[in-house]
Amino acid sequence: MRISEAASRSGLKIDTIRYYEAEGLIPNVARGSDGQRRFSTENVDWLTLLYWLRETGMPMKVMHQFAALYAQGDETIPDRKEILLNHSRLLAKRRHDLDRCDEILSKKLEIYEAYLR
Amino acid sequence: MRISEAASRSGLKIDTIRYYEAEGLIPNVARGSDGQRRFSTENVDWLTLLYWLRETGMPMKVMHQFAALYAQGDETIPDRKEILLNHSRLLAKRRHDLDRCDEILSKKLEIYEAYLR
DNA sequence: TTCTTGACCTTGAGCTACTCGAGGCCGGTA
DNA sequence: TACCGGCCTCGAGTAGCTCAAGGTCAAGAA
Repeated sequence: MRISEAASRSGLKIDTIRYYEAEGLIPNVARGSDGQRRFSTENVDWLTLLYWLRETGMPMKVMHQFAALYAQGDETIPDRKEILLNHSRLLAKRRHDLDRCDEILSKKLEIYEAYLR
Repeated sequence: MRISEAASRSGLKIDTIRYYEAEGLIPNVARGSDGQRRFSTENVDWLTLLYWLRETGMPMKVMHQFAALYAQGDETIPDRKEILLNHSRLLAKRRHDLDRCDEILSKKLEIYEAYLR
């Protein structure tokens, strides 16, 4: 498929996909005889994973490491597993932050209510 | 108190506080006779709120609106309430994103496990 | 008293991770 | 044949900090 479909399936924007490719985060993007990118379903699965990792706060440095491991093949799976487990810890921290912010918001909203009453 | 204490209490970095002040996000920051900033507890409460809003993804544009309303005084409380309620909706969306990412991670980790077994 | 240290100051440059605009190619349609 | 939409590259622009350079000042050590 072409880039626009890859974008709508993965969640990434077209520009971001091109940027990621230029950064070396996406291995093996084929080109048609017209010079346009063609994305395999494996490409799209990878992009989707990148989208969610980034969206939930994985730093670009780690994305680069992760992509480099992915490009090296299956023998790097233990390392990649480690990265995903770390990210999962980050998710827990983010969830905690959301809870904390929720608390602060409700306190603030209570104060507003008291004022408005 | 001085900037370093305001930083450690609010969560913001020193540089970020100065940047926010320059941007007009922090009203009424006093200065001592030495020219250094002095933060009141109200200042610090405000900074703490800004920290959490930003940390959980409120865009700077909205922060600017929110700060402008705050600077205008109590009659803007209904507007500020609206902004905080909107943000609270954003938090829900983020939480949903975290859940989705968790799902994807566990699927991925399962695949890794299957490979490693 | 002089020296050093540390916290603060301003200004301006640099950085990250995109995001957008300009200008161009190509295949399909009216 | 003229246009249109989707793709391309390259380079500049943006958001939100972040840091480096160079300076002031107060307090404590030598």
